[in-house]
Amino acid sequence: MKTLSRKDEIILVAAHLFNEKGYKAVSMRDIAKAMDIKAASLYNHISGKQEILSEIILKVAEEFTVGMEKMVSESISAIKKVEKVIELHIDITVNHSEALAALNNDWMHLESENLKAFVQMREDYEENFRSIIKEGIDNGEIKSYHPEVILFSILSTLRTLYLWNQKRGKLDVNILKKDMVSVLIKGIK
Amino acid sequence: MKTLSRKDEIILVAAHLFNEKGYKAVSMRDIAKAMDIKAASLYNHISGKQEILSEIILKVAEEFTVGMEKMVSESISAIKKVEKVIELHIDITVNHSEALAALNNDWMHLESENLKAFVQMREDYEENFRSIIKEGIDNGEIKSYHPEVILFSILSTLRTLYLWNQKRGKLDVNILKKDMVSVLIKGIK
DNA sequence: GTCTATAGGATGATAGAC
DNA sequence: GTCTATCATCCTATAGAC
Repeated sequence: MKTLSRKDEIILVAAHLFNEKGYKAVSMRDIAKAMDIKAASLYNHISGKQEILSEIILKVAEEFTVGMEKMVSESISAIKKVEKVIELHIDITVNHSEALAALNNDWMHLESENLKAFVQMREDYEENFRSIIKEGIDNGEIKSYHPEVILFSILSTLRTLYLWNQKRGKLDVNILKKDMVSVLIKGIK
Repeated sequence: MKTLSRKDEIILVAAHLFNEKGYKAVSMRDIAKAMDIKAASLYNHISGKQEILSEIILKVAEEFTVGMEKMVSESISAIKKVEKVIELHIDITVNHSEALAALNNDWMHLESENLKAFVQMREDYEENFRSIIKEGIDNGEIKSYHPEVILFSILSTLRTLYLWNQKRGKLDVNILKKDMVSVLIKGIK
């Protein structure tokens, strides 16, 4: 049972509020009020609003990057890799649902170096996933539709999983993984 | 060739800016500057920022509602209805790409009656789609996975289609429809 | 670590001249 | 239909007391 630092507490509360209204619609006063302190007190723990946003977004972005890089080097089939990508998204969604709202909707409010780092990570991630799909098509594991359509279709489902997770409440992770993998890979017909 | 009213012009310019930075990050001064006038002049054509947002969002929301209601009464198979839902989303995405960004990301900034109307339309839409999927499962057209997983998987892909459309530029609508229908219905394996 | 006070600027919106 | 001028409020962030 670890104790949260004051900074971590701020980030947690902020992520919750950003999830509800978006980064720009949440003021430092809102965050402070939710912690029962005054806005000025926040600055004793963080440098500013921007730092809060970048901590929220870049922390999860790195989890995706690490998870993906661990996977690409494994010697398993392309379909198996796709399954692992799906599971990676489900695991991160269950643990960081609110941070994913900021990552999806507020990344454009990151500034300079933070923005650059995020965009780079997202591009690398998509490129890795694209390679997996192309590899699968080349060796006949995956149907030869336009790879971009497959990439987009799966990724957009996984990226908005946090919305569904919030709406329906916590659901059994293992059942979700099984059905989601089936629907996305084998289709519904 | 119809001429845009000044109000329509404001809505078009605003939708473009909301698409880039989000409703809360765009000021009336930003919108005015993009039209080469002063912010105060906007109020001769619209009642305020809220009216701009509701015009953008509710107009497309109604297109979805009308399209869906036309469909549910048709006597065609459930799979055929799913195909038509996919085509409906693709058509609206191609024509109102920027408005869809606001609909997806800024609907929570709608106020009172506008917010109520939107939430109601979205709930009805999802419920109609859910019924189509359940009908398909019941009569054996659709595999019997959890209907909610199927609903979410297809809908989240369709709802974020505007992002992909913007990234890749205008693509041939008919090719997109064909491949998208295949991937979402028949799967990739 | 939290407070009060406040700087310095942006924001949505209105009044009234042209 | 657009302008200038302005109001009242909100915003992020800092200074300095306790």
